[in-house]
This record gives sequence, C-alpha cells and structure tokens, in this order.
Amino acid sequence: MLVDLDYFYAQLEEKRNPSIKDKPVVVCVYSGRGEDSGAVATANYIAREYGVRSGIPIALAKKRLKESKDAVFLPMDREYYESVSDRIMGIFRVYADSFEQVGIDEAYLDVTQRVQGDFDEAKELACRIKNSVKEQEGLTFSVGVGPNKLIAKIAADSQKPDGLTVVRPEEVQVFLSPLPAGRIIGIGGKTAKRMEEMGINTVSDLANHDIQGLIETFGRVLGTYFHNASLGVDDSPVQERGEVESISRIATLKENTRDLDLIMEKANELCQDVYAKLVERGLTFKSVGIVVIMKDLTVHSRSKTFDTPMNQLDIVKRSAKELFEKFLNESTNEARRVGVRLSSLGKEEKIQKHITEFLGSSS
DNA sequence: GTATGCTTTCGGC
DNA sequence: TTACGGCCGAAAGCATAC
Repeated sequence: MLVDLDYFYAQLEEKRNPSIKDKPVVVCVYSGRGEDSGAVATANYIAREYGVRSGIPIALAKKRLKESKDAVFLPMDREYYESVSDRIMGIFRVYADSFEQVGIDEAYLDVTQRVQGDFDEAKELACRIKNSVKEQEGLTFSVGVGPNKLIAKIAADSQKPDGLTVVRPEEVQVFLSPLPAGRIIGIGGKTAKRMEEMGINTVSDLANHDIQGLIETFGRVLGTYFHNASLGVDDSPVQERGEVESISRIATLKENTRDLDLIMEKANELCQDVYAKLVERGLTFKSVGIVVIMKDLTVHSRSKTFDTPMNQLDIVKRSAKELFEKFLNESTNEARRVGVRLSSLGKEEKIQKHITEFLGSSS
C-alpha cells in the first residue's frame, strides 16, 4: 500500500495554528528578492479551489485569492516538517513487512505477509494505521491498496484527502483503462504532451500502442516501463532506501548578475551548508556540481568528479568557483539562481582516511 | 557486446 | 500585465574498459 500525507506542509501549519484551518492556507518559499518573490510549496484544499497550486508564483497565488480576504500566506518551515515526518514514518514502519519512504510525505508499505495476501484485511489494517496517526499526531493521509506499487500509488491519488482506495487484482484493468495516461507515475506534463501527439490520451490508448514504438520514442527503459504500467504490471520491490545520493543547496541571488565575485559570495554560503550536511552525516564526496538558473528560467548544470573520495570544504569552494567561471565563459545571459551539489557520496571510513592522509602528505 | 562511470537534463514533490 | 523555489532521484547519452 501507499500512504500519502494530505497537503502535508499546509496541514502541519493548520495543526500548529488551528485558527487558520477554515481559511485558504498557502505555504510559500520566499526567495528574499521582493515582497512576494517566490513560489508556492503547497496549499490546503480551500486555497486550491481558487486555483492555487504547488509551483505557481506567490504573486499569482495572491491575485487568485484576492477576493477571499482571509487567505493566510506562511513561509515554509522545512526543519519542522522534517521532524514531524520522521515521527510519522516511524509509526508507518511498524505496520510494514518492508518499508520504503519516498520524499517527505509518502511511503510504500509491503503488508502482503501480515495480511496473508487478503485485500479485506489490508483495508482493515489501513484503517488501523489511519486511526493511530490521527490519535498520535492529529493528521490525516490518503491510502491506496493494490497488488503492486504502481497500482497502490494511482489508487491513493484517486481519492484525497483522507482517502482509502482498494484496487484488487481482478479490478486492475477496469480501474486503469479509462484514466488519463498522465496518472501513471513518471508521465508528467512533458511526457503526457508527447504521448498526446502520438494519439495516446488514456492508459488504455497506451496499452494498445505498439511497444516498439514506445521504446523508439522514450528509450528502452522508459518505453518498457510505460508498456508494463499500462497493463498494471509492476514487480518493483518495496525496499528500504539507503544513504542519500546527493546533497544540494540552491538559492536566489539578490539581483541577476554574471559577475563571478557576486555569484561566489552566495555560492560560498551554499558550499558551507552542503559541507556541513556532509560532515554531519559522516560522508565523503567524489563529485561537485553547480547549477545556474538564468533570468529566463532556463536551467544549466556543470560538474566535476575526482578519482578519490574528498572531504574538504576548500575543495568544494574551489571546484564550485572553477565551474561557475567556466560556465560564465560559455554563456552570455544573467544568472538568477545558483546552486551547489555534492554527489558520488561515500561513508567516511578508516581506509578512505588513510588514502586521504597519504595523498595529503605526499603532495 | 556488456558493464560501468560521468555529465547533463528531466521531472516529482 | 506579469509574476517563478529548493530540494531530490532517475534516465539519456556518451565515453571507456574488459
């Protein structure tokens, strides 16, 4: 089954301050540029009735909520959301044979063993988990129960908030066929549009489309995945996620610029932040990457990889500077936002320390 | 021909 | 009228190694 916490950030803000729960609530990421510069992270269902959605500019959300008068705009408080998420995930985990957290507000629970493959029992279990989280944290979430992760996810999406949708194996075909292809995870706006151009609108259109054609258009991995998904077939296991694979920070510049010094002023802060997180988790990095979002919102990235694991702040800063400098030489536009990313992460261990010391002392 | 690793882009939340 | 975040993982596309 898939569990998905309802309008998570906004629900937490309602919980923290119940007086706002009958008003439109919009949780915002302010960029620090101007009064309303930034984007919407999420909004409660009252705000959604006004057309407020994740990702739209805050100024646009304000315009859409102009006549509601009592709309509440709050800044995102990520640390708080993460701490509550950790507690709730701890509750979910107890009910699962195996557990896989996806993002801050979603998780897959394989409960096959403990309900002995019985979907009625799975439904009862879902109710018990709902009650438990309601009692302990005062929060609601939506559940999808299905024969695999793909179906569980779509089932959960089909009834929100506080939903509970069960799709039994014999119901999969009827459930899936009429849905828009975009309901399949991995088919976002861009892919949906390409499919539309191929005459694919519903999952049933996708199921009837030649698999070779899909592979030619979307590549082997995705083409095969889309074909199987259209038939409700998915054998990916519910498995615990390991260490994070990358640590990144991105921020909006005070003003658009292509001045390396101004960019590095901000970038050095970002380097320190990602480095602090790296040390906190006891990790090393092999790759340093930068990302630049230009004033026209196009996204560009560059990265460099070392032969051995690294663990020094200075390396991060110097690599970032080198990459920004190189990138500026290749572009003519002004930068609006810049980011720093560490990847190819590894655990800091004795052997790696020795290698670092050896290289450090011999050079 | 297959496996593996690196760079960049895509897109979910 | 326009307006525009900050993360993350996955995949394509390419190069290289065996």
